[in-house]
Amino acid sequence: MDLQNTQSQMRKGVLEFCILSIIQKGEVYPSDIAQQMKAANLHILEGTLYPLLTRLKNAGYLSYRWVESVTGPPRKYFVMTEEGKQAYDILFNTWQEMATAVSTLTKEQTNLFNNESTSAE
Amino acid sequence: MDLQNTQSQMRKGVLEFCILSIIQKGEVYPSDIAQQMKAANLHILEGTLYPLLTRLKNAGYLSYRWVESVTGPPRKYFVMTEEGKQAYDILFNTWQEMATAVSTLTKEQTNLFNNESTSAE
DNA sequence: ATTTAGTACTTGGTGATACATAGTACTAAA
DNA sequence: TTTAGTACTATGTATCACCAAGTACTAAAT
Repeated sequence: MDLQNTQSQMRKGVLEFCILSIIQKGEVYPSDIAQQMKAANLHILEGTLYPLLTRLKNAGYLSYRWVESVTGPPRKYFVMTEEGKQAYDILFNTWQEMATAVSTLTKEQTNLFNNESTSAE
Repeated sequence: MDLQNTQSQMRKGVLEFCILSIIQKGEVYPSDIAQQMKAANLHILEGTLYPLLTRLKNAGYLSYRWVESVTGPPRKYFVMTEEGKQAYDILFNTWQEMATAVSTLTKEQTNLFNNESTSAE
C-alpha cells in the first residue's frame, strides 16, 4: 500500500460523478472531457475514460452521435438521457452528503465516543 | 452498472482517510471505528474494516496492543504512528483539494470549454 | 458441566474498475 | 508514401469493498 494508491482511490470514487456533470452541461466528446477533468486537477487516462463512457451509455445514462472531424477520425459526441439526469441528481445528493460526513468526521474536535465506554478494563 | 455501486465507489475512496482520522483522535478498537463510521452515515462491514486495518498497520501507519475484555475475546487497540500522522496530513490535503475540485466542476455555470473550439465541423 | 448468546477477529472467494500498454483507423501535411 | 496527430478499442493486472463462513473467547442460562 502506498499513499498514491489511496489518493487514486479517492479520485476514483468521484470520476463517474464528475464526468456525468461535464456531459450534463453540454454535448462533448471524450477529449473535451479529459481536458476539463485535467483542468480540475482530476486527470483521467484514455484507458479509463472510454470504457467508463461505454458503461454509462450501456446503463442508459448517455447517448451519442458520430460527428465527422477534419483533423482525424470521427468523434463520438455524448449527451445525457433523461435517465442520466435523474442518476446525476441522485449522485449529486450522495456527494453532498458524503462530503458533509467526511468534513464532520475529520474536524478536530472532542469526539463523544472516545470519552466513554471504550476504555479497556 | 447500478447507482448503488457508483455510490459505493464514492464511499470507498474515502474509507481509509476517515478511518485514519478516527484513529488519530485517540486509541480505538475496530468496533469503536465501525460505530463512529456508522454515526457519520459511512457504514463499514467487518470484512472490510479488519483487512483495511491490517493493511494500514503493515504500511507502518498504525500500531496496536492487545487489551483484555470482560465481555469477550481480547481487543486490538490501534494508535497512529508518526508515519501515519504524516500520511494523514497528506490525505487531508488531498481530500480538500479534491472536494474543492468536485464542487467547482459540479457547479451550474457556463463552462469555458464548451463555448469554443469543441463544436464539430 | 454443557449449551447458548454475544462479541471479536480471521479468511477465502467474487466482482467492479482504474491503470498501463499496445493496437487499429482516420486525416492532413511533409 | 511516409509521418505526425488525433480518436477510439482491447487486453492484462492490481486493488479493494463486499459477502459469507469460520474460529475463539467470555458470561449467563440450563
